Amino acid sequence: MKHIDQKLIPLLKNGYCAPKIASIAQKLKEPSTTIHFNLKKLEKEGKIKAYKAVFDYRKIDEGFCAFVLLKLLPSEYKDPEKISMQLAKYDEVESVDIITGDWELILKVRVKDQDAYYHFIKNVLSREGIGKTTTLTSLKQIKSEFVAY
Amino acid sequence: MKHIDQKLIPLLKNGYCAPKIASIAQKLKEPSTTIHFNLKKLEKEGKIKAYKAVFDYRKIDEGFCAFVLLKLLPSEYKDPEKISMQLAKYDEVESVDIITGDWELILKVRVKDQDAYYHFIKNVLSREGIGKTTTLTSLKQIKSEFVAY
DNA sequence: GTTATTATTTGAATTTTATTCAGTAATATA
DNA sequence: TATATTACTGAATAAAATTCAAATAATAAC
Repeated sequence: MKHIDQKLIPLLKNGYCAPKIASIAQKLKEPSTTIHFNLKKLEKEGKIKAYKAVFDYRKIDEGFCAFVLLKLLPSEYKDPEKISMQLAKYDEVESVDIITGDWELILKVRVKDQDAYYHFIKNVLSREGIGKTTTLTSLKQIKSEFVAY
Repeated sequence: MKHIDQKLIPLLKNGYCAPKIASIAQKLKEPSTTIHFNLKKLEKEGKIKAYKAVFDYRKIDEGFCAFVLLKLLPSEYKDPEKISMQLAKYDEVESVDIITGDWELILKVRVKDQDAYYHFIKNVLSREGIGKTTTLTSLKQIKSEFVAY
């Protein structure tokens, strides 16, 4: 047993997939070469960023999901993108947005459980110019990444 | 001109893709049949829900993104899943989560522009047992669906 | 409107890839 | 240890993607 599962998941999380040209061609009733041409164009224009898998996160040991609302320290006000890009590097972080309103940033975070989340908060969100954080824990995901559960 | 682009995007948004077994096999230095076997297993177990494309939403006329915090009316308190599943049906809705804290639900919504968002709020979020809504407009997306910009 | 230029579409041939299946190895069970 | 179950893998086959040249359609230039 080689535990290939655990090597596949990180690869499929942000790539190593491709469009099924033949299926699309059949669905749209167009020649597959036409579909191929149009897909390459979309990719070249940068409209398509990646092909990836969507998981049932409960089943792959990433059942804990939370939205984190962040207030930045005044020192970071002038350049919120810098800290955002640092946070974006973490695999646990599904999304980072700079937002309007009472907070400056919202993160979507996925980890194994509450313990792992505490660890993440403690190590990542305590440093780097972050002021107050408000966590909205997801009790149940009804839809994620456009895919319904 | 057949405007195939606009037919491809909705298809690729939640399917019509597949893992690149040969590339994965090369990356992990395993036989492609072994990768094939393990992928089928992950799919059968329901751990993989879909293979899909991730877009640069600014480039495909879906540049407006917002998080919506929802308070439900007391009548919906007993069954927040019902209304969540109704909201999940909309293509504009990337995610729906039932959460802890001062709100009951959080949505991630993608539309063309502020006008389209107003239209969405007006038509979808005014009815169906929803009390107060708070919108957090995304000024800039740094990372989305695990893919960095 | 006509022509030139560019972009898009498409079929046929080729290359690459996924899939099937039978057999082997590894692990778990009795 | 014997037996059953699960996981892995190579060889053959089937299916798909890609390349390329040519045709068509759209757009720009005159």
